[in-house]
Amino acid sequence: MLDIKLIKENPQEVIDRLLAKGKDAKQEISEILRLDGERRSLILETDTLKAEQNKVSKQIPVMKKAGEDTMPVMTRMKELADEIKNKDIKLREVDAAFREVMLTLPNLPDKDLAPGGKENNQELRTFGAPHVFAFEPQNHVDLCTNLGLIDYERGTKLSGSGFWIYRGMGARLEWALLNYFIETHLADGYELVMVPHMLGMETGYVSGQFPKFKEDVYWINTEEDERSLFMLPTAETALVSLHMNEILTEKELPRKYVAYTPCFRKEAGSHRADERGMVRGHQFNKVEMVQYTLPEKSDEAFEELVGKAEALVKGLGFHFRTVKLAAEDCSASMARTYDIEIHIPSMNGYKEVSSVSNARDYQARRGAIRFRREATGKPELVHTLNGSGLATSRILPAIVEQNQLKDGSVVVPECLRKYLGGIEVITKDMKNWQ
RNA sequence: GGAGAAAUACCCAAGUGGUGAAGGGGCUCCCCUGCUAAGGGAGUAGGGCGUGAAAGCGUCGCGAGGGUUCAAAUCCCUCUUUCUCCGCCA
Repeated sequence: MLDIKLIKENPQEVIDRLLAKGKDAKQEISEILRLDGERRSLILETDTLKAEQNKVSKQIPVMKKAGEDTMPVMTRMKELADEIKNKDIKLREVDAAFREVMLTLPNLPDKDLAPGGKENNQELRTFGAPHVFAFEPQNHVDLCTNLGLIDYERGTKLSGSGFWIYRGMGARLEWALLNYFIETHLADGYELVMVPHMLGMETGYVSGQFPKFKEDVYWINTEEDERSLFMLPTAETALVSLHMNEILTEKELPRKYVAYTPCFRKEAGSHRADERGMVRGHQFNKVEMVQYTLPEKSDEAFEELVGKAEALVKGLGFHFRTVKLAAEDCSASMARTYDIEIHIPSMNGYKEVSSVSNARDYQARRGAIRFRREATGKPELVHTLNGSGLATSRILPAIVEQNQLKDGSVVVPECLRKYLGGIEVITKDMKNWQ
């Protein structure tokens, strides 16, 4: 959510900056200003009436004690009560409408971002070079099937398209990745958190996925009276909501969290021919990093998160590039995002394995996540940041494709071997199912 | 899933319709004392919103949301959480 003060003081700046993000918010802004004005005048009116009500209310017992006639006062009080009730109803409506529009506005992009979409993304740095094969490389779907790492057919049998099953060495490799990531984060001082995989509605609003992506998650309860829960689309949703409606102390910032969860997404209509296999499914595994920081420290934290994600990919020995997203390519909640992309030979291109973002105070304002500034004693909004560290389901295809040998076996990245009992190469003989 | 009890500030806790939400502990400051302990005194209800240049003023806050009433911590309804008991269960 954006700061209403900024919108009031400088609506044109807000409109201009949102335009860089591809959002023409002229209409919303004028609607917000109108509703805000209406809201404030209603508050002023009701508060004035309530002040009178309170004042008179205190006199009533005094008058009664003195044996005075309270009838005339009572009549006035009844009027006041009715008037307050009506105005309160109106106020509630206006307030709800105001909030609704506010919630739909995306975050302002940082000023240094290139405007426009993907085509303006800027490559910041690369590491290593694309893998060159002395033979015709296979794609990860064939490799995983032949090696018995992934059971696509039975995944579909169990749950339909967009689901797969990790089996044998595949499951162990995926598990090894999770171990490698989590151990690294622990060494960096992050707290490991295991969160519920089903979340309440509010969490989606705090992280900014709702109202826009309400249709893109899986809902558990759809009946009106039941509290609706949804399957989390990313652990960010849970971790960012962890401290909603809290006032943290300045000392406990920054808070650094990491969580592993499966992520559930409908991904309706987004399947493409070049995204076979495990690149886009309805369920995938991800380790997510989240930080809560002081506002003045969030840039620093952002660089830390980017550095951590890069280090993980480096550790696996991959060629990757780090890309600074143009304003329009950043998601709605985020002020800035860097993607880390690795090369997947069969897709003849780069695929995102980590996306690191700074939401600044956008999510904090939606979730009333604050800290008490020691110097002033006043609460202020924190900054929230998140980054994948990393999405394992995208990494496994990259490993098998980049590390494949001519005979279709796959070399295990060195940093994972200790989790796999020292196995260095995954071969066909290790397949233990048909 | 069923029955009962509870939720008031940092902690404990009083408060069953009416003028500032008691009291205690803790904490902060001050006094006394050569120092410590003890003692004495004062302060300690946050946060949101509105208004204002500011000081301030107003309003809403007793788990949350509704309602009854001129007036609600107090009465009614719904929900959440915690505890006790029962049932079911990996």
